[in-house]
Amino acid sequence: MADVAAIAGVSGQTVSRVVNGSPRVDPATRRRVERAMVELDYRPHRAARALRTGRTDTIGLVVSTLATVGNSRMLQAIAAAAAERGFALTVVTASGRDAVAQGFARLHEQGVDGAIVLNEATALARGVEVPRSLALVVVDSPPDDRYVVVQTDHAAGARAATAHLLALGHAAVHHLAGPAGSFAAAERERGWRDALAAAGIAAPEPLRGDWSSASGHAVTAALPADATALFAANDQMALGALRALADTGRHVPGEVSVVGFDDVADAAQYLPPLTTVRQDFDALGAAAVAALVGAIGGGRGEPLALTPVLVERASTAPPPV
Amino acid sequence: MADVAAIAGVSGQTVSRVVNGSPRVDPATRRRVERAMVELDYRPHRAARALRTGRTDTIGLVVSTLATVGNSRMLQAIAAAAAERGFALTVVTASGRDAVAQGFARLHEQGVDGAIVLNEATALARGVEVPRSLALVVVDSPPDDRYVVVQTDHAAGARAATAHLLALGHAAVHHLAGPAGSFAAAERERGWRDALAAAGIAAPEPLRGDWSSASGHAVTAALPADATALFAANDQMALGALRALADTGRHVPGEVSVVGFDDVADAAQYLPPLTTVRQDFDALGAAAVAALVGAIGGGRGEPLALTPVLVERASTAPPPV
DNA sequence: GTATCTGGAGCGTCACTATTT
DNA sequence: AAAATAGTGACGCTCCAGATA
Repeated sequence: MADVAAIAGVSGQTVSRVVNGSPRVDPATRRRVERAMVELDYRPHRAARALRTGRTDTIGLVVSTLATVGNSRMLQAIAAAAAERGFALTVVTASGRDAVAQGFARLHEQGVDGAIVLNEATALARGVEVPRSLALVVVDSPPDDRYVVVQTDHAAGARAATAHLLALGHAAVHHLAGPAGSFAAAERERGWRDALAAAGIAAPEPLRGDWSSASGHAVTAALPADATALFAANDQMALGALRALADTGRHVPGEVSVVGFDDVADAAQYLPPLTTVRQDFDALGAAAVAALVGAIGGGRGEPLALTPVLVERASTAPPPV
Repeated sequence: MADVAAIAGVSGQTVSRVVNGSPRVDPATRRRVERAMVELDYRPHRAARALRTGRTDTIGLVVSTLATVGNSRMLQAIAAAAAERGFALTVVTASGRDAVAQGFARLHEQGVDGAIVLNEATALARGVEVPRSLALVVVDSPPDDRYVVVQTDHAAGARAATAHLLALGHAAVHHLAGPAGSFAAAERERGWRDALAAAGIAAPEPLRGDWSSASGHAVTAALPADATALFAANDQMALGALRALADTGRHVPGEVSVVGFDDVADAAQYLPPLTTVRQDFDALGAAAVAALVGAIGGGRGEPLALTPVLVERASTAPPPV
């Protein structure tokens, strides 16, 4: 910066003003400074700025795993949204117990201005201390006044999926649920139960996987032989379920209908192409970043719930007669 | 830090030594300082340290897209390896032309110590200026003395896949290649050609997708009706190919055998479960981080090529008689 | 002399105050 | 009087040289 100031014939202070877009700079001076910056390929030093201002223009992302396609998609959306707003994105994977707390510690130490947490609502609620100095947005969480929540309306999506199957004439809809600790899994299960209850149908015992396609395959072995409709809590488990049904010679959708959740890119290529509930990951990621930037700026941060949409493909049909 | 020093009754300098694990500290003093740190919940201020030392203990990752499962897996592996070594990880997605250069600029400005680049070899080679002050590791690239290369031996994997199909008795093996700009795609295509040449078989014109399952589906429509074996450059395109074959009523593996590449987690759940070439993403990510840390430390950084392994599942069989 | 510790300077930036036009 | 610019110090840390036991 000193070099730029010297070349432009101004003080470092004026360079700082130009860099930060202060209005109190003479246009001619500004041009001169800008030319000098280009000439020297000057880049502001973020660490120095951070030391001085206390802000790093960096946001952190805490994610349990990137093994699920949904989390990857969220990361992608958040990275894009953060870049657009001039924020760097630091990623911390927090797997295992106490990991969220560790992830926070790591981010806090690194001095991020705020953090977005994916899918860790349960762990958070269970006594992880939320650093007060850190702006926080949690994606998919029960409401909590310690942070802003941005989410998909999982229950609504699950109701839509279940209602679709019931409308096709299925007498019962089984559920392949997500893992016990997950808020999204709980909400999707709730929506399924609600839709069945609204139709006066008793909910059968749900199968329970861990989001992975392998778990979907393993667990679907326990699906009753007379089941005609299965709603899986995500697309990957639905993929495993499709294979399990093929293993036992049950045709989809002729004998069993299957619905997923997420509308992952590959879902349209499954055999058969999967009817599923589409989450708008890009909008969700953008909303999470927007809410976080708002919270960093001292505002409240806008909470949001996006309603997902059912996408009908070839894995659902009326039950066999 | 000043507070810690005051409580422990030492100078700030001594606190610094304790934090940085200097051996020249009396054990009793160290204990005293550590107690004070705990008491005050002291965290070193990374920005201040970075300003002073010129190092940020942060590495950057430049990735074109996280839409492919392979890239997501690499990110996951790199994040874990970086965390283990005490480095923060900043992710930049660089899509489109000039994006890699932009990504570098962004990372450089943010002051990362080094960067890992995924899948951008072609763009890099095409005149992106590599900042000299930045340690650099590129995953999957032709050799280049501007950076360290860590890679899978794609050609060897492709040879193994093709040889497997030939050994089953197929008279020809078609190829569903990756996009034109990709080094990995080119290497896999080369391995396929080499294996065919070694068997004295002329290579048919390859189909060409963009890594996505949708492209695999679209492009496989052009597969000749008499084809009995297809080697796809990644698992997701193989998934699309499986559906395209099902569309036209060709049984896999009875009429057509299909091999993929990557051994993504879902590949074992495809219909049928996919024979594929397994990349060890975790080892590759760990090697990339190790090489980068070496390069940051002033060393040369160890280049590496991992040989992938064929995993036989149910999508390959002898050709129909 | 060796082991341990202290004091002071300065990294690049920006908020504040002072000065000039 | 208002607009534009300059000078100064401090953010928290670590390096260097020197002091103390």
